[in-house]
Amino acid sequence: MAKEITSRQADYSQWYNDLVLKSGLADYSDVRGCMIIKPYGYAIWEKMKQYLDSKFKETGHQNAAFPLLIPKSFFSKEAEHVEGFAKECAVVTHYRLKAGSKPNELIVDPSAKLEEELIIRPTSETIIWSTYKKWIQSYRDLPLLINQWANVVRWEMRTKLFLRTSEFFWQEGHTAHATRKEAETEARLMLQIYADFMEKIMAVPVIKGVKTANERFAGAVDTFTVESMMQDGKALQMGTSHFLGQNFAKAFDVQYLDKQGKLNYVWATSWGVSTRLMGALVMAHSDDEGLVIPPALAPIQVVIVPIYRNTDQLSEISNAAEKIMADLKKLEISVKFDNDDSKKPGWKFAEYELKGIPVRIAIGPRDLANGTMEVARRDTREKSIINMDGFANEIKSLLDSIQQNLLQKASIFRNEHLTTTDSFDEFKEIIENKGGFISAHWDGTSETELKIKELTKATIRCIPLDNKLEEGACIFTGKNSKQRVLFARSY
RNA sequence: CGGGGUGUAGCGCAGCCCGGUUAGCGCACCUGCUUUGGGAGCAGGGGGUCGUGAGUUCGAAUCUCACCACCCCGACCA
Repeated sequence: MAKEITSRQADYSQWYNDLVLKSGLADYSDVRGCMIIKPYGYAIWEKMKQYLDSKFKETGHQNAAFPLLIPKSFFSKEAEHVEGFAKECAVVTHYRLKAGSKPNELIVDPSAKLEEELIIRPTSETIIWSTYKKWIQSYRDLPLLINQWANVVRWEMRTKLFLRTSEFFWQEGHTAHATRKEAETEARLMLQIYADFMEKIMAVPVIKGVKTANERFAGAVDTFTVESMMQDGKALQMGTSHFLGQNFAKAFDVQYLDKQGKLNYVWATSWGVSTRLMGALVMAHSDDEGLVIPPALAPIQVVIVPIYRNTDQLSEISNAAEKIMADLKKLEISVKFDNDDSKKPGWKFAEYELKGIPVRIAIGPRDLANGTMEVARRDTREKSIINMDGFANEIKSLLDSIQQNLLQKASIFRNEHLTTTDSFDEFKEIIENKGGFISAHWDGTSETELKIKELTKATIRCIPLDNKLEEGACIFTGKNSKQRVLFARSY
């Protein structure tokens, strides 16, 4: 065995690390808290980007690029925003190095101190709103719908591959609108685009909701979220969409003239998903054998492994494989033929399972003689022999059913890990042993939420958008409550 | 920022307690032959500032001190 993976049961956290490293998604870098996304991981991220980018454009957004460096003073303009991010900002103070006194020593040139320090963006609201002030004068300039794909830096004390790194990649949408209603609609629309993407493409079921004041984005009026459940019973916030009200418009004095010639502050949203989605993808579907990548995101959907004794057999199999590849490509299925002679079939089987390739086709002399191929699906690890005639449509529908099965499996798991309770003792017991979401009444105060967090490490993940109103008593204080909210321990 | 751990070949580790030939092992790599339906076998081969810096000593991977880096676990966050 060349690559051992810790089992989920033995150590879930170690399993995750092993998987990310050994499947070739990513690696640690020489910079503390920063990761290297390797080609295989980046290929999956590119597929995520491709889908989301097309949806952003379909809904009228345009991409642009804003600076990595932001003047420090910009941050102090919005009070809550600065408070939220001040603790984790990387700061550029100088612009030049020079030779030190020792050989090969470089020191920061003290004479090159910046008049105003620059912050490496932890998010771009401030630089974008200082720009929007110049772009927006009239109602004719609205709505302004901009997105950027970028990297940001948040100086994290504790990091984990993909889920929390000091530098990460994401997209951030920033929009400006004439009315409150239009901005709220935008925030909800983008949340829905995220939710669709996560369920249809990532095969991860999500709960859409709104954050409580404690969990809200610094500077937002409302933060909408999509929350998912990982295999260890911890929740993961997969994306957020913020209704910013007029907070940034007022902080940066962005006003427009309406049809009546009256000046108004604009209404804003921002929304983002990050490479954290990669972590969610790994933790939602994968098993002790390796990754399980849904076909819609798999850079390679089908791999063909030849089984042969000599070069004559290999060339016969190669001919068959060429035809198979051509047929699959006609159906827009991505396929790789692995004719690497230095690796044996068994090695390849294990390797492609580790990488989570959805479907594996093996062809050997027996198959050539019988006109068949062996097809193995990664999600269930089932193997079957199918006929070469008309196989392509079978593979196509197999990929579809793998995609569906992954969503279904994850949905069943999520539903099984969503418990309703009215007893705080039971609440604690569930959080401690079973994990998952807990649906419970809450009196609506931050004090209660923080107290519950202190006692159980569980936080309110969201108030579901489709929540039905229901009279009840707060699980902790017994005070009146009009609806249940979702608690969980989270990443 | 606290607690723990690790640093020896590309990767994973042993050696260290109790200092002493040329620093080992597995995987990977190179060459050759045999193999190939679930991580092949044999033979030969290449590859090392033992994290860094001081110190103790005739002699340090090994003992002492300092420093650095990374990982894991907690508090804070997407």
